Amino acid sequence: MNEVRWLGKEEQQAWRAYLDGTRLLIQALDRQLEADAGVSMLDYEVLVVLSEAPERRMRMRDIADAVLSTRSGATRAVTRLERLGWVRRTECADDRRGTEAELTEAGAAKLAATAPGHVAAVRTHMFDLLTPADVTHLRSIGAKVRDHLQRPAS
Amino acid sequence: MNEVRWLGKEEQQAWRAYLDGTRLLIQALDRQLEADAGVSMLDYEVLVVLSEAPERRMRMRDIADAVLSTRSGATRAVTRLERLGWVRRTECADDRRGTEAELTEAGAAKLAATAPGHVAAVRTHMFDLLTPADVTHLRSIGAKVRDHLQRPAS
DNA sequence: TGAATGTCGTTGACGGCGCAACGATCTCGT
DNA sequence: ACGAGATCGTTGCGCCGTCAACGACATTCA
Repeated sequence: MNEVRWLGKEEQQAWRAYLDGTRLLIQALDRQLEADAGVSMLDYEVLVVLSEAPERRMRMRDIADAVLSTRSGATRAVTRLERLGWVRRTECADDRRGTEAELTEAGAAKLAATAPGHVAAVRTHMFDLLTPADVTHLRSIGAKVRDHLQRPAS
Repeated sequence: MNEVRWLGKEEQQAWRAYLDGTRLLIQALDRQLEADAGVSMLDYEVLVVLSEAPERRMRMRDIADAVLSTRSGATRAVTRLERLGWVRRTECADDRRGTEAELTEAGAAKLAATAPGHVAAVRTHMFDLLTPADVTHLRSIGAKVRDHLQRPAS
């Protein structure tokens, strides 16, 4: 009906640079984690959010929300981590449908051993390239996109 | 060895905002493409790079590089698009190992029909939220990360 | 020329992830 | 109290992508 508002040249270049940079970055981090720790990025993030949770335990639903995944994604990630011994499943006290996942001692140790390498990779491939002003802008831009999309009022 | 240089608070916030925003954005665009056109984001990008190529044809290897995927990824994407009739395979004249993929008329039409919706989604979820200064910064940041990672000197 | 090495595109095996459906359980209105 | 509907976590299914190996062909170098 109304005509298409195509992207301008500046916007096209920004879009390509952002897409390509992001893809390369995620790939690099994923490989680093896989090689050094044998876990995927999602698995690693599950460990992180669990380590930051009170009593290092969380309901499956909250895990899924925290890592922006689905419930089935959380189920499979926790299953993998449980098989490795980093995480333990527990029944929920107040909701008999519920399941909680708890970070084990071995899981905490694994995370402590893995985090430095991951942080180093994030620095090498991202923050070491950016000025403090870049970091501020990145946060602002990311927050705008995230906040817009987190409300279903698309 | 040497101690870990953890991320500062500003950097952590920027990292989370960037990661979460990016993930939500990619998910939204992927769903939009899947719903409106029945193609994945990779398939769509293959159509785009083919449409921009001379004579709308490219070697498999160049397609893989252009969309930052692997050769097998390109093979499977082109196979899907060929099955749909948007793309046609041809033998390479000067290299008998080679295969070229060529955008068909139907593929060009499909792309023309799909692009407006995709561009609109990119606008809605990204550029409409950003100031012109944001766009400039985004391009600069993305380019830094991309250029750093595209040379294997990591 | 001929052999070693590299590159091209494809394929099989494998794993990750989302969707939809499921049984179990909770919640709410009447 | 009780039935309708929502929500919980799991699982079967299918798609998508990478990795490793392959045969075909190119290139290089003695």
